[in-house]
Amino acid sequence: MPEPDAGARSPRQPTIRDVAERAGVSKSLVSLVLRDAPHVSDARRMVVLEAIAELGYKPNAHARGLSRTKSDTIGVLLNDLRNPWFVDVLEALTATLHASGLSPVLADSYTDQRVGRRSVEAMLQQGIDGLVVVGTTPEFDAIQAAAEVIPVVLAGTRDPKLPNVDIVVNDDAAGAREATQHLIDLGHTYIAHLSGPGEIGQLRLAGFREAMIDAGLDPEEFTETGGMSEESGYAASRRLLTRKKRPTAIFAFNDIAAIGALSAAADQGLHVPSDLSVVGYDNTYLSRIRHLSLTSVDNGNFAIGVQAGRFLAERLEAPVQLQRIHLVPATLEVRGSTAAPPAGK
Amino acid sequence: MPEPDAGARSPRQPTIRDVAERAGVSKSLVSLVLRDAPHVSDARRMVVLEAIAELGYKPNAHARGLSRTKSDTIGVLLNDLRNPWFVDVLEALTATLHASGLSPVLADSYTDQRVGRRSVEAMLQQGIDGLVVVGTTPEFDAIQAAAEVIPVVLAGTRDPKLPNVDIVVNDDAAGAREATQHLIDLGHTYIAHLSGPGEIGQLRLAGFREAMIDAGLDPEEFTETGGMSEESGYAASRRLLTRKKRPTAIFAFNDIAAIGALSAAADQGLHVPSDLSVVGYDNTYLSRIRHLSLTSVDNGNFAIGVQAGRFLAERLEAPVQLQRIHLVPATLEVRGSTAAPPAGK
DNA sequence: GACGCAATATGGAACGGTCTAAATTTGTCC
DNA sequence: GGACAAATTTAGACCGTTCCATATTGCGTC
Repeated sequence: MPEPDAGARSPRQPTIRDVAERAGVSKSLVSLVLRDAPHVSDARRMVVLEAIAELGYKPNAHARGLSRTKSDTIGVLLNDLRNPWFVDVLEALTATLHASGLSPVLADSYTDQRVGRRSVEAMLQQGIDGLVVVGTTPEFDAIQAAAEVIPVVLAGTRDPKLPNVDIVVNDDAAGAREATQHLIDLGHTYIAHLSGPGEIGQLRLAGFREAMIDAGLDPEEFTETGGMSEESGYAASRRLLTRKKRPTAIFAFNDIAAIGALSAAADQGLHVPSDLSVVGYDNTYLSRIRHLSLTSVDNGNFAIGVQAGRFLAERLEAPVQLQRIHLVPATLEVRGSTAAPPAGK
Repeated sequence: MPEPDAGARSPRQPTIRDVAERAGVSKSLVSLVLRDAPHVSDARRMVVLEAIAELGYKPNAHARGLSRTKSDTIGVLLNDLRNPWFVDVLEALTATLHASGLSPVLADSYTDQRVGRRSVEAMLQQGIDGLVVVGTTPEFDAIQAAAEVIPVVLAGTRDPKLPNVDIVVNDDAAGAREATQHLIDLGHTYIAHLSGPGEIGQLRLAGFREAMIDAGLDPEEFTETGGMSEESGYAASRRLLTRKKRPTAIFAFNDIAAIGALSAAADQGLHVPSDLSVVGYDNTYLSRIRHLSLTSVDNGNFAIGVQAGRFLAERLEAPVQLQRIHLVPATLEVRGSTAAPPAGK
């Protein structure tokens, strides 16, 4: 006995049963059509599809998620939304997942943490079939816990080192080497590096060292501990540029830090690139801003996203696998912030 | 009869029934404890909580979502992840929602569209209780459809004009007026405006006009149609700056376009701010980059996020309400890109 | 025309919670 | 000490799908 609707309440979403009734078939058949299973006659399929359209039926994800084991849903843990780096990765990842019939579910770990929300846990409860971690994250424990239940892939970070978690990163050592070599080739000999955190930071530092040593230069003299922020890049550069013997080039951990270096240079009245060359890393759209025009190492974000999606799809097929590490080549994007050192230096 | 586990398969997540059995109570009681309902004796509650901890029980969101009408989940439709504008809004929004016991579910409309995924629809199927649209979006139809079923709030956009959808924006006209007035106060008389799209663009243009007319200046002379991208800001500025009579100040639709203006100025050998003043809008972290140091209108993103969260929470309480529009005050953030016009101009 | 097999279609039991109504326990008052 | 009300606890229906086991149908054969 239907009650009179109070106000403008919508009369409840149609369910699979409504569709079945309308089409004059069983709900099982409707279900089969929805999942476009084989063994359904074209005639019936037609009728059902029509009923679906007429009723405006939309499947209920919860119900589906409850009875199926899988949800075809992949959690994507984003970290610093302020770092534009992840956008390309996300785009490629989304496309790749979509091609495998998977839907990404986004979570912003940084913001969530600030409000005390456990993003990974929430996603797990929601029944994600897999997890992609994009960028450095602090939630090691949660990720480890997740990895025991579902496939996990790390994109652009190497850090929670876990036995059965795939890693997709760019070749940080090679990228750093190339950036440093570029400066060396320009004629620089006083080359500084603003190092960054984590294993990624170590690798970039290693690449820098390698190139310097190969060129017979001292890699230690101008290495400063930087960070991931503009602020820290600024501070570190300031320290470097106020020394009596100062570098003619700075290779920063990432674009943001490099931008801090640009500011520090401006403060000291140094012109980029004639007085000081600056190289960043990540090739974010920041580096492409004409006014900054930052030479930067492109870490192949798009390729990273694609491969991360592939790894995940593969793991969903065959869960038990050893850890795999995929290195995406890094390429240097030369822009206006690098040039030969000032004469006489 | 439990089968021997093939491989390292986890033995199925414990359910509410397992907890009940372990605690020696009914599953209903467990459910009550989970929702910390009143009328549960402390003794029982204790026992249940213990069992939950011992078993490592995690509630299944699908099952819950299926039987409850509400999901306490709010869809957040983000648009251009490349525009850092939305980050602050998201942060405030997340915090506010969280305080009301609601969880945000993120979707990236831009990326989703590129891969042909219907973000709003997906969220609806997932059972969101409400939707917040952050920033301009193209999915008008989908939003309209959503608004017929659940509360919808627009943050930072006015565009799908719908009868029962709340809007939270900054006072664009006032902000534009203030920015323009700042330039007038500095002594500029040749002031250009790079206008932007949508109603927001119209309002900022209107504010600009108002201030100009009040000051007895011609608002039309240097108004160019810009856009939301660096590219379009660059192009429009270039057109302006290559005229024989050129402006001494540019007020751009947003920070990104303003950065394009900076580049155009550099191309023409104009120094900012001594030859040309530039003002942006949005006060994104880009404007704060020392190297850019862009004077910009702060549109109170945080406040926008907070109010959007409130509106939504209110609508969840009392669904039938007329549309409300909340204006957040805009404040000018003066930085290094504005100064008095060159003497003799 | 009956028979057997494949191709289709259907009933009904899960899935893991919530929630209502009813049962049970506890407590209070005379 | 018993009646009655209040406070707890519980049984069991139900939410909308999936999917397994069982019908039912359609056809080619003999």
